[in-house]
Amino acid sequence: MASVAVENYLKSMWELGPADVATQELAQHLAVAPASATRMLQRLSERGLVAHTPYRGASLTAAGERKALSVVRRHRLLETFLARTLDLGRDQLHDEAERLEHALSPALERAIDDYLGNPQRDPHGHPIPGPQGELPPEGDSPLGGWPLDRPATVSQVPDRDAEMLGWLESQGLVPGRELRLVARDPFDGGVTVKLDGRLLQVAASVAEEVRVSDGGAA
Amino acid sequence: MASVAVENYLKSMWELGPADVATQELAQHLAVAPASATRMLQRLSERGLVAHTPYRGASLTAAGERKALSVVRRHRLLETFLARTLDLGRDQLHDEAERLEHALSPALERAIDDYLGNPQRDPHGHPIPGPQGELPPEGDSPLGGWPLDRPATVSQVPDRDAEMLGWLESQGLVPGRELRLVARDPFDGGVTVKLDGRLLQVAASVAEEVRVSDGGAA
DNA sequence: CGGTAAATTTAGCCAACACTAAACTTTATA
DNA sequence: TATAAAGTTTAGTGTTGGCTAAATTTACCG
Repeated sequence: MASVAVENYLKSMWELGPADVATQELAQHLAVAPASATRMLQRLSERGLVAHTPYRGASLTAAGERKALSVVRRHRLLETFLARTLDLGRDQLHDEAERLEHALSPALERAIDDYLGNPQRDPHGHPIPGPQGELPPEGDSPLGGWPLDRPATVSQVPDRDAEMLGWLESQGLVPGRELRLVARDPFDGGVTVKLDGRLLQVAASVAEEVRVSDGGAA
Repeated sequence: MASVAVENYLKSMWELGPADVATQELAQHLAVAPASATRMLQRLSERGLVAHTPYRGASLTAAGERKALSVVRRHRLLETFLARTLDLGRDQLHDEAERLEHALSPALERAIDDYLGNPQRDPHGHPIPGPQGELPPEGDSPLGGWPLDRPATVSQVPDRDAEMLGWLESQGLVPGRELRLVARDPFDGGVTVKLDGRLLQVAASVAEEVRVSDGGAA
């Protein structure tokens, strides 16, 4: 029913939400002109998928969020499926899933979910929404904000930035890896972590995107 | 580069070719109005992908055929991949591949091809074009035209008609199965075949779509 | 508080693709 | 061979979704 463009707008809204999203932010995220985003927000508003207050921003309605989560679910199932079957690098998964997610029928979505054994997390550690959009509670927090010296397990890494992801991968900073924070730069929020007995300097921008949780697992 | 619509037109042209395809036939195959097909043929003609003689029909140029074969390759690789990993019914494969084929990147196409070990045939027995569009020689013929009593092996079954495919499947008439023609209806071309010691009546329309070859395999 | 910069929206345009109705070819038939 | 039927193309429309340029609103700063 929803076009590729509509699905992408909804997904971006969800990723940037849940607070009101500025037109410009949305436009930038989708690499379109702000005017294009405004027009789409108006259309989505008519269809009851977003609440748009002119000059103020927009947010997803319940109906819009449901559709957005359906896209996210397909995306993350596809990433997991591709990672399981073909072994693509974690950094290729995102782009491929980005294209395929809009062409996944409900039947195939179910078949993939069954094949994978109803996974809760994708290869980046992101939670996979259930068939009705249910999201498991998170319980993790950004690496940048973690207390010093408290053991942590990497639970999530970003998926959009292939370059950052490649670096994380090469440093062994992947979901499941255990580490400890040994120092924090008081100015820019960068941190130094110890993993595998090795010290590693992590830039602030990276430390914000990587999420960790206590000891065992996510 | 090519839109979903363009890819579908080219694929249909290839499936209906290689002789000149009538506008109406093309339109019917794609479930669009004849006028829509005319407009698209004009656009494709401008782009050098088809040769269109007004009121006479159109055929693929070499460039058009290359692109069409690329779509066919992606379609058949996807069918094979889905059949191998998830086990969907042979009759679901076509529709799913139909949607996904337009979203398959060259990198993923290659990854799937490697994973499958560079297969030559899809689950329906159709040959899979190579990366440059090379098609292996066929060497099989319609079941309807096969001589009586000569042992044959099913090499190809149709993929578009889910109903017919379901019936074929239920009767064990699948690629690889061996059979013999025991009778031919002189009027409509229907045939009776013997497979697994069982006699089976095959309608003319079906006998035209199923292809067979000599003894061993395709 | 006024004025300007930044953000947003409106206006107007374009391309792709679909449609129907009308015009025009080609083909077949009387 | 004239004429009707069948097939094809042209003409005119609509929707989606992108763009730029201009107008408008909001926010901030002196």
